[in-house]
Amino acid sequence: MKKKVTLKQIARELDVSIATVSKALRDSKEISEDTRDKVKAFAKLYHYRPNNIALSLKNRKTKTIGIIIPEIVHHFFSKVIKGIEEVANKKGYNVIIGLSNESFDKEVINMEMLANGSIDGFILSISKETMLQQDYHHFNETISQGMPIVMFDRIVNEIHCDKVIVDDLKGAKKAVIKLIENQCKHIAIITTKDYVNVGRLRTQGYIEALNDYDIESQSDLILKVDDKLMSEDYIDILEQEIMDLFHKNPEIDGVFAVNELYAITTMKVARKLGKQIPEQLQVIGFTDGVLSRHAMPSLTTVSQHGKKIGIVAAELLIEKLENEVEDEQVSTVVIETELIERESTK
Amino acid sequence: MKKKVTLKQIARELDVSIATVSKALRDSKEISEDTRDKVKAFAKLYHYRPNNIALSLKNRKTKTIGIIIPEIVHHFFSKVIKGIEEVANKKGYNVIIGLSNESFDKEVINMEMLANGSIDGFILSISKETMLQQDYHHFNETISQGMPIVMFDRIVNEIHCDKVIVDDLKGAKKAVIKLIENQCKHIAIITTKDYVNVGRLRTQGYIEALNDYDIESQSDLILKVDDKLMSEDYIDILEQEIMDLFHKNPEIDGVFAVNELYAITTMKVARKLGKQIPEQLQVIGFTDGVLSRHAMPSLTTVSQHGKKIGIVAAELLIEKLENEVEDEQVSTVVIETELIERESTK
DNA sequence: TACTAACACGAAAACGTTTATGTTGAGGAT
DNA sequence: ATCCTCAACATAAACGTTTTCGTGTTAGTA
Repeated sequence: MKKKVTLKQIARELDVSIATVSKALRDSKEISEDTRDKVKAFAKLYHYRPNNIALSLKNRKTKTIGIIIPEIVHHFFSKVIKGIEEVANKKGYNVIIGLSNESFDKEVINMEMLANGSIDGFILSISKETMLQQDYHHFNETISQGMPIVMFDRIVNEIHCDKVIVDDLKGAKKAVIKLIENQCKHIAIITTKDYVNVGRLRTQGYIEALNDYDIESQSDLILKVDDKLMSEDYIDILEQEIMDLFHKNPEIDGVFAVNELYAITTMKVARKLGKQIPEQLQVIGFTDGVLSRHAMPSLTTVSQHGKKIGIVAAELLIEKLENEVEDEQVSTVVIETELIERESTK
Repeated sequence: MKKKVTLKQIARELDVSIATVSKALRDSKEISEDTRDKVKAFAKLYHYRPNNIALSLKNRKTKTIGIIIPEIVHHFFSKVIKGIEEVANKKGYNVIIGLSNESFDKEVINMEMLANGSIDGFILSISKETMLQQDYHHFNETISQGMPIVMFDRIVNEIHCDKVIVDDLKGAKKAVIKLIENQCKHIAIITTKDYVNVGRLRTQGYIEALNDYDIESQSDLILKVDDKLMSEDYIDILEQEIMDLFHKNPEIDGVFAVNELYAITTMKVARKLGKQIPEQLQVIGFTDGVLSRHAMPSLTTVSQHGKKIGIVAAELLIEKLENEVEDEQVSTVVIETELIERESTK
């Protein structure tokens, strides 16, 4: 087991100083061609690679991006990571991941763990608990220490940082308009409680779309599911609630669901009730994941372009990192959604 | 913007030496209670946190684990990551991720990038291209430099390192036996080309199960899909191949697919052909992802326990890291699969 | 001959820690 | 008065780099 070779060892072997070795390897013209070649040959032979940690310490930058997300087993988030990773890698950055598991405490701990020199900046999406508690001190502290943050998807407006979001409202509106134009007369929405930002915005888009077409929104067509309890029989409860919705409102002929799972479950319930999709019931979901693509019938959905979000977020962050401009300027980029039509609509 | 405070600054402010500050914070009894309190108060006030990079350099360990996987937008891999992260976090480790995108070159580059001091050890699953090229020099080099590696799922036996695998053969066998005992008389398998380890093993399990029940395996019931081309119309091609399989062998009444996607696609084709599931055709997949759970009908599947794999892998690695025992002992842990019965079988 | 310039290299500082090894002064023992 | 001990702190080395600032040698110039 040959340990990693360092400048010092090379220097000792070749009987020159550490400085000379370093300069030779970096092609400094201060060093004679002779010595340069000798050093390089030796370095190559022993697979010398500069120690990253030492470099980080010296340069006061780690070339590493920290990502904090609530959950990784999740199509949208992993798409975002993929986007981030792609950009980061291209620019010579590494990506280090912390999971909050939707917990405030874990979010804080993870951020503190990474903020102590391990990374140059954060890309993150806020946990539900944090949204609920509205305690944002950890973000402000990080920023005030000069470490840039880029928030995506689940953001909080009060924080002064770059943001990348989806046009949730507009996306939802597009979906509902599609249903309206497809002759749906009684459109329901399956959404989350209002404290979830995206749920609220999408619900708003739903209402606006109806209003635009002079349809009055009925509160009994709006099902707000509590997604706090992520219990085992969560799906069963969800299914039951949707079942109730249909029983109470048998006239429903269109459903807009604010995520894939709600949409799929809606289709499952519809099938149990013997409703044909899309003939008797049309369904549109949000988030274009595997479920939508491979469901039967495949699901018409509002795609969020997760990877694009990751790409933009990474670009924003790296831009901030590389140009040490003291501009406290922040920007919010909105990634347009796209309606992907499949078999669950006419 | 107040920059991060260091020992040096505290020392200067309090007019003591850096060493005194360091010792005071670490509760060294060498320092008078008086000074200790003063230092601690000051440190607390200014949110002093030791710089991770400096510590890493000093201790020659980073408390960070490197993960290299072929793809992150993938249920199985993200489950594994979740498991790793859980253990790592509990033991004070961070997790840094590199994606190979199934490419040999990216795998090598990523490993080199991380091996230069950024991490203490690797947990990885090999890219398809690497399996194909059978060039494993980067693994051997890493190991010979004293950096431990734990491989999971897609492993290569020649490498001397800890491994965590799934009992692919046995899992497949269990599935096929289930089909046999459910009275299927003509069982097909949809698998990958043989160079994919797991595909080969699962195929072998299929054959062994049949043999155990004195059924001769027919080559025309074994569909080996080429999954190299990940093109846009990949799914269409897959669908066509499965369609052909059914056309040529209309007697098929059971299908074992080596992954979720193949299984779902099989069900889609079956539906197009008007076959009732599970009455006329029973289907079992491998890998318990969202697709299996939420498909209609939901899919009976062989669960790989991805998270468990991650947990075990992380435990093995950290064990190696913390106990600097020079035991070149390596172990291979097999995680048992589990057959999860759902609606696609009787 | 004396001065200068170019060349090729070394010494040292710096990044932020921890820790082994001094150093100093006070107090107690002889 | 001398020696020793101990408390309480400082110094310095080390981790592995990069880079600034010397410094000695050689060759060229006036």
